[in-house]
Amino acid sequence: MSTRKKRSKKSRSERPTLKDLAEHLDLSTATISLVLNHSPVAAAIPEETQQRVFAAAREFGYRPNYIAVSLRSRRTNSIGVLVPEVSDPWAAEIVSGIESHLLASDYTYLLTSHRRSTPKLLRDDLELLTRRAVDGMILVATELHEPPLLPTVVISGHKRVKGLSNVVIDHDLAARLALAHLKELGHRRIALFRGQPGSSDTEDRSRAILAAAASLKIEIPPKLTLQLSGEEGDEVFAPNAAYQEGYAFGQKLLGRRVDFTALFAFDDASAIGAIRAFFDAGLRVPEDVSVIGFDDIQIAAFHNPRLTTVRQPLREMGRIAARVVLERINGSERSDGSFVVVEPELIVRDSTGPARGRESKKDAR
Amino acid sequence: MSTRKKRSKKSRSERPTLKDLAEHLDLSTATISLVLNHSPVAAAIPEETQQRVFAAAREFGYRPNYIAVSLRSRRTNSIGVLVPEVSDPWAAEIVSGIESHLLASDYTYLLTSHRRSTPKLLRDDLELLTRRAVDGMILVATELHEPPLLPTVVISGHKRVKGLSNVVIDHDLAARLALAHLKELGHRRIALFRGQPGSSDTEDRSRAILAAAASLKIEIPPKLTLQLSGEEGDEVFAPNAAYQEGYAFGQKLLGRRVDFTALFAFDDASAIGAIRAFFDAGLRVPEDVSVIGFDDIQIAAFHNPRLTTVRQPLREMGRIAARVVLERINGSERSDGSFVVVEPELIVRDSTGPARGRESKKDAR
DNA sequence: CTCACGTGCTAAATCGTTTTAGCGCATTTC
DNA sequence: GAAATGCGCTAAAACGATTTAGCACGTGAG
Repeated sequence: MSTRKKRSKKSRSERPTLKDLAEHLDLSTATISLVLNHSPVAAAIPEETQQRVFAAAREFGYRPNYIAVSLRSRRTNSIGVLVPEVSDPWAAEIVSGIESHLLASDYTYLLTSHRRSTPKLLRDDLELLTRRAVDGMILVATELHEPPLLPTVVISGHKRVKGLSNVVIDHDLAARLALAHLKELGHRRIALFRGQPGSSDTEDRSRAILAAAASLKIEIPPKLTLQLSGEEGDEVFAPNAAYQEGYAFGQKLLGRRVDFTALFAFDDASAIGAIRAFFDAGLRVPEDVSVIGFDDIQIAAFHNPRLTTVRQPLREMGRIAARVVLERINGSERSDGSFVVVEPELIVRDSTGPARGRESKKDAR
Repeated sequence: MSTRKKRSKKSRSERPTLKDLAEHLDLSTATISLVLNHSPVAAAIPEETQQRVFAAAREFGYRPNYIAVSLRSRRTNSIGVLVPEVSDPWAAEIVSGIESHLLASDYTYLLTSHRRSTPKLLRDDLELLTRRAVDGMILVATELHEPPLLPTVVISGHKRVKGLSNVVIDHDLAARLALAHLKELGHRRIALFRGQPGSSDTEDRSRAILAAAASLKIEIPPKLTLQLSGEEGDEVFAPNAAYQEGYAFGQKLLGRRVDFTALFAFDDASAIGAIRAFFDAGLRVPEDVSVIGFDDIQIAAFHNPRLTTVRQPLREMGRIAARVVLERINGSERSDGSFVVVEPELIVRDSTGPARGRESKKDAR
């Protein structure tokens, strides 16, 4: 019985509290807290006492209770992160970037996926994070229509909303890079996948692409423009359906029986799905159809054919968003409502090639 | 000035507290808390008062402060989730499964990646989560060597540690399925990628595969067995290096100049990387080499060639782990130290085919 | 008339910190 | 000798909820 460790009263393996230390050292909790936090007030406390405090804290393995600290300080050192779907490789890379910056800054994050649900459910997600008392939020490819209550950064949003910081790619440059590349290869009639209606990149990117096409005199006819999952129109977003969707729309595109020599997909996932659909229809990529993606997710360099794509620095964008949201939380108010624009980069690999001679595509099988 | 909303004192948009409600209703905070939480004690409180309380709560948009509740109740309704790397598609699918169950149960989760760091740093990760006062933990492919302090579930661990629940695949069945398939196709000399030394699946899976090979009379010679990143030996884990590693080891395998007709990769990512290495060396898959993966991550069905693989129900495993950890937290103590074994499934696609005739591989280019 | 019980609440402790105001004593300053 | 200053600390009030013990009043029973 008496062979028990010290602190006989609370025999269970509960972590020691300030009060425990205080009793043991015969000091008040105030003193200990002051010393441990290196408060300026503690300057008046003699070195010897301070050492006693530190020694006891070490001996007892004292760790301040995070919840109590949060209650007092009204900060949780946590950020809410909302993505369309965690298992989407595109989102996962952004999250990885967010994570690396946050953890290095002693913040944690709560992750939730809205699965591209209705605006109403989106509000529930925000509400959830707010209730959990996050200090700020990062929204990935998610539109917000009113000013946020907390410091918030949107990655790949496009609406200018008051009080919202943004991290976006330069869509105009991206469009020009991709289309100039295709034009140089001789492509003139190009099919286009627009993004899902719920995805906030959709509008900006499409607009930029059509503008660039016009200025480069490249045709992107409406009959060759498909809106991913827009036309089927149901709201349920099966997790990880990105490739599947590209596949379905690749088939749909072929079904239109309108000639094209290249496809500018909305992202790498839909590009890869479409390539599979083309293969299954007996078409070769890039010999019969060139395909260019967007994002440069990890698989792009290993797919077969290796995917030509417009690279977004996803991890970097995540890191930037994390940095900005922390800046806003910690008072450098300047970044309010700012736009950080990152540069895309054209990565030419094997899924694009010279346009085949005219009129040989239909039933190349 | 007087046109301000009600609650004139705290003019800022702070959320109302119980005290605010109490003042407004001229009741004590105790009463309101009792009513709002449908405490049995509140049975004595007349219907009319209760209605007043509910009405006021609704009108003020009252939400209990999560931090305060947590401090009092000593629960945070949050789970710590530790994965090797968020952006690994394999981990991301598991996380997606975990998430769907947790959010549906009104729990949130803190996600951290250990990036396959040293055991020492792993302790830091656990320490971080513990400090953040999670109610339980889910460890993905991460070995724990001592009994955990909190309810903990490991996915794809293999050590039997007291107090730890486990969700694992039936490795023996998995090995038999894969090797029987290869044998049927005529493969007799098979190369093998073992997992990274830090990955807890490595040992069990290798053992199962060698056992199955022996019983099926298939040769897996040491010269054809490579341990991913084990031999290079550095500890730093570049985010998302999974494909890259498969590529490097695919090259390494070819460099050994030992004949083989099939590769059993450690996972789909390393399979895809190796396929690319084979292509780059002028080999065709499956005509020259068959490749079988493990996991069935989303890309597997869309890769070219479509990947034959041993499917793990990743999302399901995540959901199970979440369910088990919540059960343990909420007192159904039975699941302590349990093993949940899930079944693998062989998915035959296009990356495996009949073994080519003997002695034609070397420099098939 | 006294006691018991039911009704409708509330006071106060508690969770574990942080932080401000200030106490009691000793020493220095003029 | 009085006033000021410095030293080394602490009391106590927050932060915002939950929960136990019990108060005050009214009614009915014996």
